Amino acid sequence: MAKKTNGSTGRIAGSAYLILTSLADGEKHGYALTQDVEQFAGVRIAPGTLYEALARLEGQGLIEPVASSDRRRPYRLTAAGASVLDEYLSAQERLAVEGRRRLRRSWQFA
Amino acid sequence: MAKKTNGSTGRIAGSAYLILTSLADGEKHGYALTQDVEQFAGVRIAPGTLYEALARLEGQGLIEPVASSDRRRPYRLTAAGASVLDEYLSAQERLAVEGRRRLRRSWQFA
DNA sequence: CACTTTGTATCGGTATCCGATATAGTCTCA
DNA sequence: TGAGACTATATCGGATACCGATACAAAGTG
Repeated sequence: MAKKTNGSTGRIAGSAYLILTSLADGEKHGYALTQDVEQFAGVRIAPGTLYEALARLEGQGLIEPVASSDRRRPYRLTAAGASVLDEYLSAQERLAVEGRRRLRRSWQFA
Repeated sequence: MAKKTNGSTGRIAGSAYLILTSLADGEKHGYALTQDVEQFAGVRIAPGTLYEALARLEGQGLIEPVASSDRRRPYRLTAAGASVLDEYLSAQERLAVEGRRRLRRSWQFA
């Protein structure tokens, strides 16, 4: 898998939304989450980014911790989180359509 | 129009890509560009963000300045810029599809 | 028992973005 | 004609998000 950092122009969606997308599938702990994100998005979320983002998202009520016996700290998406993700996806879809339209019109892109 | 700042969770696509999308339509100067972005994305790019992003994008060869008589400083998208935008849109499209799939499966979202 | 993987956490530095502020030309209309 | 709004670029200080390195430790693998 290509080592694609989030830096420079390589910012794809903001780690927060990648995390929400990952958790939309079901609860996961941080480490499993980064692997999932690397799978479906091809992006490596650095540990610093990860745990800061998790704390932020929990503080915003978009995700919530799930009880665990071992050292893992799993999280699940809340209804509010799902709703925020939904709206974000809608915005991205509109943006992508508009971008495609413009690229086609002036640049003959597929 | 709703005042939607780019801050907190409101980060939509990264100003850079909004600018590239705006210029995909044709050359524009900075101010016109922010208006266009507000139109099609509903996002206000702050002046600080704008001119820094323009300088960055020009340094990366993704946009280039166009000659002008008045005080306006118009830019146009380069072929490299169009290509970067194209790849970005592809990534966003894939991500949106996957997000939708997950939201439907576990959250009965449309 | 050494080595790798799994797993969470923090730290310093950098990139990006924000809003305020500055400056000035142009347009409207009373 | 001149006050106010709009157009237009630019810079600055501060906030936030992200990065990579580092630390620590449990668990699996040879």
